[in-house]
Amino acid sequence: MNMSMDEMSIMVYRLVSMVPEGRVCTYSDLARALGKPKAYRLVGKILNRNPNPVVVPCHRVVRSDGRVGGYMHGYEAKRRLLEGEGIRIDGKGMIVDFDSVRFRLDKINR
DNA sequence: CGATTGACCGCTA
DNA sequence: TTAGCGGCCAATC
Repeated sequence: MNMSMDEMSIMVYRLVSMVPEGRVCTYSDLARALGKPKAYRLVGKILNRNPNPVVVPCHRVVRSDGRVGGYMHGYEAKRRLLEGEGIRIDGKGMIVDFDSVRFRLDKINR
C-alpha cells in the first residue's frame, strides 16, 4: 500500500497521543503500527515537523535500543520532559528499566 | 531523472 | 561491548 506523508502523519499523531504519561514507545513500533515496519526513519521525519506539541507528546517516542533519541527542541529538553514524568535516564542517554516503561502499541486496536 | 536526506534499526566484526 | 555500515521510505534537491 502506498501512503502519503499526510496519511502517515495522521496515523502517527493518533498513535503517539495514546501513549500515557510516564511511558514511551519507539519509532519502530510506530512504523509497525502503520503497516510499514521499515519506515521508521520516516516516522522521525514526521515528528520533526511537530504537529501540535500540546496534544501530541512526541517526546515519548524513543529509539528501540533504549536510548532517548532526537528531539526537535534538543536532547536536553526531551530528557527533562521524560524525567518530569518519572522516567529515569542514565548518563549515556539510556532509559532505565526501558522494558517496563515501554508502552506496547500492538495492544491497541484501531 | 538520480542523489540525498532524516528525531532510525539491526546485523556484523 | 561498542562502532560501523547498509538499508528502508517518501520527499526534496
